[in-house]
Amino acid sequence: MIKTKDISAEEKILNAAEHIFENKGLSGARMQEIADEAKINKSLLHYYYRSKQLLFEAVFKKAFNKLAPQINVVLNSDQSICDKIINFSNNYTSFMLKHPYLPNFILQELNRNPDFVTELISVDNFPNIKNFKIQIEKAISEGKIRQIKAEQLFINILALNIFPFIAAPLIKGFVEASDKEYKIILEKRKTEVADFIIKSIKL
Amino acid sequence: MIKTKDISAEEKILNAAEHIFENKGLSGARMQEIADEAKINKSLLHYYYRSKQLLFEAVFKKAFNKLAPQINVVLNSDQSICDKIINFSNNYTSFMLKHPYLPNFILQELNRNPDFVTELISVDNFPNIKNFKIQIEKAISEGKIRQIKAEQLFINILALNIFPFIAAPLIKGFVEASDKEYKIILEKRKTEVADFIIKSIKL
DNA sequence: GTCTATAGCCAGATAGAC
DNA sequence: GTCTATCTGGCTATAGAC
Repeated sequence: MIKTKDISAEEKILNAAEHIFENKGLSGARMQEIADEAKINKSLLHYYYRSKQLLFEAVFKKAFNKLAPQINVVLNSDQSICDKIINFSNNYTSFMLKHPYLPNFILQELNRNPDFVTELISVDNFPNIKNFKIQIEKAISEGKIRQIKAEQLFINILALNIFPFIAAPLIKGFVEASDKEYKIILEKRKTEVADFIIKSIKL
Repeated sequence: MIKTKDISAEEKILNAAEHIFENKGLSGARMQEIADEAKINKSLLHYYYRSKQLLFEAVFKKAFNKLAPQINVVLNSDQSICDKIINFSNNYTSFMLKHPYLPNFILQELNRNPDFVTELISVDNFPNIKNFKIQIEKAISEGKIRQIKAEQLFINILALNIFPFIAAPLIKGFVEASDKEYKIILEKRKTEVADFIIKSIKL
């Protein structure tokens, strides 16, 4: 039996806070607004999370823990390079269509407070390029792909997949696309991006 | 005779506001902080710009007017496709190394308030993909580049060039690069990115 | 144009009853 | 655990002297 109405107050708060913080950021969010969204009394926010800052950190960590596994597919799974590129481009776009504000939220707050990264690095599963680098260097020496630095390829993979979500409002303006048309463009990118990358690195 | 000390109060305010807003966003910025940075009395901010909102809009428009010409090099100059890609990748990165917070600032505030784009579109020189689309379709039919949608190529060009700046703190963590090392990676991208794109679209 | 002083508001946080 | 009421501080904005 699934009791959706039985989620705890603590959880309701976290979900509401997620929504509000992702849209408005730390400084733009209001505790009252989060309470309203969670349909809960404002003082309960403080009862469960002590302060706005701590509530925010809980939200941020939860968001980051959603994103990290996606990145780790590229960096730490045992698929071939091509499969990684194909799967990541497909899966990440699907994932993002469900959580469009997530990358923007994370990048925004990290830019505001870069020391946050230092804390994150110590956490388990923080994505690290080491294994990917070994894989790329091996593929190059075996003549599977052209010469390219692992860091540059990795940045390219992230950029091509993530940027269209972060820059959505601006790109929509440039290409004169409605929300619906832009969504179609994003859908096409599920295969388009992998194709674009592979065409560039194959020999 | 250049009198750098002679810039008006109005200008001093705008420069300071630019700095603070780009770092902290609209809601995170404090009028007092801007006044301190401009070394000017806080009430002068209101004297010259009436309200925080209007000061912010002045800053935002100034920032956008710095960025738009860069984009228009890709969309509306009469260079060849290859030259556009090569020059943009080179120039944009140079430009961004001087204004690293600019794209993040613009995208952040547009995501918070997407209606802002509607206002911007009516302004002169708002980048539009129309001419670029014609150029790409011509190049394809002439057999100069492979089949690709202009929108997708355009998004890719922007993504590869802009994303590394927006996501700097995160990528630095993933690839374990210091500020200095990351700057070297970005410098290399001036040629690396154009190369990556051209390899993908050439026949 | 530039300053000081302060109005007026609103947000985060807490006290304390139930 | 949940509520109401309230404190406290900080912020935008303005009034008014110079």
